[in-house]
Amino acid sequence: MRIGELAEQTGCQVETIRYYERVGVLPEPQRGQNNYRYYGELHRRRLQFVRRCRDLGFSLDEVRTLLGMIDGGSKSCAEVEALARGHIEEVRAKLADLRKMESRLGDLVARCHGGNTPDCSFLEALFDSQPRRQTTQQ
Amino acid sequence: MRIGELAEQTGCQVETIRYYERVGVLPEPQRGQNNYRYYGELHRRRLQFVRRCRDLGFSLDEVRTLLGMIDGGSKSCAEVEALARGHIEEVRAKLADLRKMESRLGDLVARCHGGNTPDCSFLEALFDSQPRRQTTQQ
DNA sequence: ATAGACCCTGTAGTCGCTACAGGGTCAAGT
DNA sequence: ACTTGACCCTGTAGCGACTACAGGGTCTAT
Repeated sequence: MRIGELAEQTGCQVETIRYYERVGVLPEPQRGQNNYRYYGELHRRRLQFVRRCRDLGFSLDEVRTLLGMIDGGSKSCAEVEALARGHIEEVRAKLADLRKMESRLGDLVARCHGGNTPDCSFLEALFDSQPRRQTTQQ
Repeated sequence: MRIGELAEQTGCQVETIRYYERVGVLPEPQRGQNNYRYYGELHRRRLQFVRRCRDLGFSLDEVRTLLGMIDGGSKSCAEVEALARGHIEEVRAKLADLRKMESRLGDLVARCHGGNTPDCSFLEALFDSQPRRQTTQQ
């Protein structure tokens, strides 16, 4: 199949497929006399693997490592598991960061009185380092 | 104060400060005869505001908008609140994505038997589109 | 013969920094 | 007076993972 069909089947953009080839996560396919790329089932499976890894948040570098394990024959479960567990830790760290953001943002927005007044406690809270100021203390 | 001191006081790198100036979230400071940048309190407060916004996940574009509201006098609470609420929605969407990732990753890693065997159900699950295969059905 | 859909390469843009290279300035010490 | 070292300057290129062209070639149908 040509690149357009592969793109359609995998939900990936044509440019992305060419990009993946360039950075070495997809092998170079056969070319026709017209210089078009022609792909087979193996390419489709591999691209889908890459997409799934990406959806799980793995970096292309990690994907390359996973593919290397597969191709190199050394796809020992233990190695893969270690990589995956490391990745889960990163995801959890990001989750923790985002949760903090969300709660802080929630606090700040809760202060909004919603009016059209020219002062805004949201902005003030971000400007002043110490939460209570002179005017507040009075 | 010079850029190095400002950097130290705000926990921001020198290059980042110059970058913020270039992209228009920090105003150009006065220059000395030596062409050094010299900053005052207002700069420090503004930079700190930018940093806090960034820590809350606002993009530099959103920060520019917030600063525009402040400077333009139209810092009506309602506008700011709308921007902030929109941002919270983005954060929540990212949180939902990451939670899905985490749970999916957890499921996949749970299948790992931890051994050093050359087959790995983690990888197989990512390769095969349909969760149950011939071998599994038997 | 031509229109339109597809394909090709190569390059530049995105975001938010970060990291140089290659130079200037300034204060302290010798 | 000279040197050392810390600081400052500009300008450019790099990161990751794409995305978006420009400027061309190819194929199929009419």
